[in-house]
Amino acid sequence: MQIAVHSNQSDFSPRQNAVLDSALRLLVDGGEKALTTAGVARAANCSKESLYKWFGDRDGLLSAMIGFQASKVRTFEAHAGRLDAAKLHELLVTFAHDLLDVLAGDVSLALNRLAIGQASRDGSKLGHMLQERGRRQIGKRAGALLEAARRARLVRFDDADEAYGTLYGLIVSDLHLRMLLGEPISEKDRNFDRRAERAIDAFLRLYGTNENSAAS
Amino acid sequence: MQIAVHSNQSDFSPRQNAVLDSALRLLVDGGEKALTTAGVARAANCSKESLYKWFGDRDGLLSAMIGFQASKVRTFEAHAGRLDAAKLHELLVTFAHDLLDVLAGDVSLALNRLAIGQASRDGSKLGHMLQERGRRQIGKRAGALLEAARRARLVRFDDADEAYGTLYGLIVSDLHLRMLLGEPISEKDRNFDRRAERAIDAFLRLYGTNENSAAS
DNA sequence: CTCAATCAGTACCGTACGGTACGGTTCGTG
DNA sequence: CACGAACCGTACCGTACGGTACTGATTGAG
Repeated sequence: MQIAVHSNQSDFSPRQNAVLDSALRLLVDGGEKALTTAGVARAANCSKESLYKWFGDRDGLLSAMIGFQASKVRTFEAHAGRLDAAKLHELLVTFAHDLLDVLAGDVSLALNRLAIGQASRDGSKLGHMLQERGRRQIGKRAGALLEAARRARLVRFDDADEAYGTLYGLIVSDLHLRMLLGEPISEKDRNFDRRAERAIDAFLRLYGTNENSAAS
Repeated sequence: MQIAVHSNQSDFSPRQNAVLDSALRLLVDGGEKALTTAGVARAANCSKESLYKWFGDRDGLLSAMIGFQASKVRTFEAHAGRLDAAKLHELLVTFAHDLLDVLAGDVSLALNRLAIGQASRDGSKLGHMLQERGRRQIGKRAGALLEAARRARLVRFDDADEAYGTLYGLIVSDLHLRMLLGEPISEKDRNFDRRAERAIDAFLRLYGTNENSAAS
């Protein structure tokens, strides 16, 4: 794994970041219902008045939480060296594993639940933010990798977005939704190593140009 | 398409079903926030007292709404006749299209949002119900079809659940989540015919035994 | 007709939350 | 020290919601 590049520095003071951290913790533990302004103030040892001064209102706090969390998710540099089939396979598996780790994270699940819960009333502002700062970033990483693989004649596709969509579906399937619904996830589904391997094998069988890269 | 088999008769009187219909309408239009007991009573021309007598409390109403909606979703009989490659392809495409239609439905999206929003506090009772009555039913249909295809030597797989997971991922990818988040869906993504075709082609390339069934 | 049951409509209660105002404390600066 | 800004803790206000109680109208059985 490479080092974080886009530090995505958050727009808030350290004190405010600490408050946002407490708020995220509260959200993860108790869901949206537990995320009251009084609760955040108590958990963060700050006053409600400061909350409103810093974040405007409750929605501003929610937006700030998403922005803050996004600033902590590291985005990775595309591989720089020469790509061969084995290296591509390895990078794709790493990507798949990272993606699953992110989606399965406590905070990610809580924020997605929050944004989905508000999707009907706020014009999807939070959902849009989550998509833009979350999936889009990780999608750019995958897109760059796929594009490099295509230039190296290791994969073939017409539409990069469609190829990425297939890759995403093979990796995640309905696991993300099941986790969002709170379903208990079986041990087998929790085995991200195997899941990533299977998904990438299938993806390369579909899009790979070098058949031996798909050793079933 | 075949005719509904499991009528899944709802456990409520016609009057109560009408109330549940109003409640669903309210939920679809305004999200969970708009689904107040007073609002339901007003929309359905019934009294709050009756609501509480019939459904116990607000959670009971939510559960009843999910059960009521599930009772309206038709589940289909597995194909009875002899399967060949072309027929399998057709049935799979139909399945994919039906799945996408269900997931993209107003009521389905609203109920999924509701269950996800409550996943943190109610021990996923609603989410579990949704999974059990929704995905599980449609999954059984796909499972039966895949099993029949395997017996006919048209596809090969070890783990039926895994094969279904792959099929689901290829069909849906992250479209469901994007819809739940309220993202505007592009015209291309809304083209379920093409999407279903592509997914089934890919699935048969991965699992099919007869290579000519995958005419790219 | 009479009685009992059901239900719509409404008023009501307790509570919890978003948002605001205020007193007291800390801390940096001249 | 003196002053002021930032801020914590808390009290407060208006509102909205879940849930309950009451009243009057309708209906169906004996």
